[in-house]
Amino acid sequence: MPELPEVEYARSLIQKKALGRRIADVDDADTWVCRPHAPGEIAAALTGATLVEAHRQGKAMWLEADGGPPLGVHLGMAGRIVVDEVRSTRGWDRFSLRFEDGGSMALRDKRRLGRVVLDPDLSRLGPDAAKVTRQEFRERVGRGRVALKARIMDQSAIAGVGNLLADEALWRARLSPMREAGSMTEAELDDLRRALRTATRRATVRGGVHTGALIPHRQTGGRCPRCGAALERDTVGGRTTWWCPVDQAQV
DNA sequence: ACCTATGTTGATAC
DNA sequence: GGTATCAACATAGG
Repeated sequence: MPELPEVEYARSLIQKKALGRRIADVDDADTWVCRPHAPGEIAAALTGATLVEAHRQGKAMWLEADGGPPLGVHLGMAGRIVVDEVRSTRGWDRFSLRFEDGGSMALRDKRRLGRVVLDPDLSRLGPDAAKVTRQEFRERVGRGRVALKARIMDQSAIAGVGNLLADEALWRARLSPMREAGSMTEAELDDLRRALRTATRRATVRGGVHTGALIPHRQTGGRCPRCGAALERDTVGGRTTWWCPVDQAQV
């Protein structure tokens, strides 16, 4: 689930329900999710503090605390944020805060690929895919010999695009995922940026990348919802990729 | 039972 | 430096 729209949902949930509540206790015992911190380190830094702001850039979140360092939270491949829910009986709450009022916030993540870290390093993160300017997008995406899809999923180029959103946006822009990034014209780059913004905004409003127009058809026997051609499947940039060989013909 | 697949990212090798 | 591959985790499905 977690691509930009899901992370934005998590961020707004935290903003609505967790800000302003004083932290009474922290469970940071999962040394894999909280690496490189030792157990108790995050607890020592945040106990007694209050979350005052929830930020996001791409898929990275960080929570500002008064009386403590910022707390970086990444949902990984299967993580989500829950606030004031009963503790997972399956042990999937990998990190949690208990508030003074008795409530809680947790990173619930069965895959355990999420991360929680103090003072997160965001220096290698590109501009947010929903906010990147036209000029920045042209410069950062339209270069190199790598496949276009790999480029837009490169978080240091632009931040927030995952496997599903990439397929959806490329389909909307009618561009081949295998196209060499550096071969793109400015007009094509501008189209792609617009498709990406549209797909991202729609998914955010409608509740996740799964609500995309192409996504439900990414399966054996799936057909292009626009022209009806059989979708093709292959690995591009190391990820399973579905596209319409007619609408998104390689140039 | 065994194999493959899965929304992410980071370390490593060329 | 840019790019490709594999591994980290845990589960679901054929």
